[in-house]
Amino acid sequence: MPEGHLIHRHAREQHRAFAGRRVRAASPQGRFDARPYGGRLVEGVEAVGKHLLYHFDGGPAIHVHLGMRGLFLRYDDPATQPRRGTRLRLATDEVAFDLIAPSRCETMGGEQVAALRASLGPDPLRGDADRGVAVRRLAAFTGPVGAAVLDQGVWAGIGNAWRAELLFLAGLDPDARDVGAEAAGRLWDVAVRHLALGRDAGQVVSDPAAPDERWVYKRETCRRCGTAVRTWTLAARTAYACPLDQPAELGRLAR
DNA sequence: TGAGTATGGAAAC
DNA sequence: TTTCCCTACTCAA
Repeated sequence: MPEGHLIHRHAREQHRAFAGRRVRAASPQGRFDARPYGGRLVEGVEAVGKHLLYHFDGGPAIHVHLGMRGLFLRYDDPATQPRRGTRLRLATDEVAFDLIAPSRCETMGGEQVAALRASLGPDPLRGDADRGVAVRRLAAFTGPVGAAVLDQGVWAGIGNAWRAELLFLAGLDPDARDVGAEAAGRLWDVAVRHLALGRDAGQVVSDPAAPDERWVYKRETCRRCGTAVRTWTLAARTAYACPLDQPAELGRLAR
């Protein structure tokens, strides 16, 4: 379930495990040439939106994108045999992380890394995110706000579950257009706060008082008011919204 | 046990 | 618009 909050969680965990250390690197599956990275010193592991970057001393980075099905397995005994199909194993003497079924795992030089960063909008989980840029990009988007937040060039790291819950929390109809700077700022603040909770908890947290519950995502009825949740396709993914709590006309006035 | 679906995204048609 | 990622979960049979 890899939206941005989980990618940041992986980055933090693996940064702690690898930063400042030399790693063993292998691709049991054979689809990634890991040999150049064996014995290399890891400078750091970071997340940018849904992308992971492993930075090495004196060499290109590794770029990983989990896609929809990718996952990491952690082994506190690094002697554990990797499962077949492991794209990449990075290990120290203490721990191994195995990468399974990513949509991307590739070597990436400095110019490509810069291009990747430039292609992405502000990431609510990064300390260097610029709120003003985030508000301007969302407000400037021509199209429904529910498409804007999934566009990684507008904001980076939001996926379909967060789209549903964040727009609910901001009282915005996903179909609303031209929501304005005020609503954009409110939505950004909701994203910053809740994605951080989600990163720390390891799951989508849209109600801190009930971290396992959702307001509308994959629900039949709104958890707040009981109204039937509306579902439709928006930007090639299923949108979920409460017609009462996310009114079509009053989105910019809500709250 | 098998089918359908999914929290992404880009390449292939 | 469809397809592919050595996936996981849920539900039906």
